[in-house]
Amino acid sequence: MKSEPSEMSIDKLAAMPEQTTAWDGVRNYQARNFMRNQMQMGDLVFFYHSSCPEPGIAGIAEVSRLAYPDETQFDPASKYYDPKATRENPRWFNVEIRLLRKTRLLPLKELRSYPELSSMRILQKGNRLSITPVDPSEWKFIEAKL
DNA sequence: GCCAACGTTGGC
DNA sequence: GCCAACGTTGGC
Repeated sequence: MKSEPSEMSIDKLAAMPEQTTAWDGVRNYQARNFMRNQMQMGDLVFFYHSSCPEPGIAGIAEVSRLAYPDETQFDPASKYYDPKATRENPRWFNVEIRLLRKTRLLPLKELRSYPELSSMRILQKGNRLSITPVDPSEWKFIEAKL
């Protein structure tokens, strides 16, 4: 799961109560569907820093709450407000994640250097999805490098 | 700041 | 349903 450190960094997450945060503000249907339809309690997550001087994996988290309607879509004051969403018919959902451990920063550049990871979704050209599934084999490989 | 690669919107 | 225009993402 990608996050801009200025929005939610690994250190900010570590400072949250229960080291937990709602993954709200996602406004992409594919990413929403991953959260709403696929993610289960306890699923493991690489926490990735994007759009920053050193993009890369910064920690490991887990899904601590199943997807539920994203509150920010109902809030006119929020930058994530969606006038087309209603409580009866919400459009956007979010899970919550809890930090398990901060890791060394594993830079994007290093991820790209491993042939074993060449088919990873996040490394494909033009990939902009903020949430992507990770193959178990890719997970094991990366975890061993952290 | 640039720009490639998408995703969304809306007129037709 | 098509597709041009526009907006966004995110690495560099």
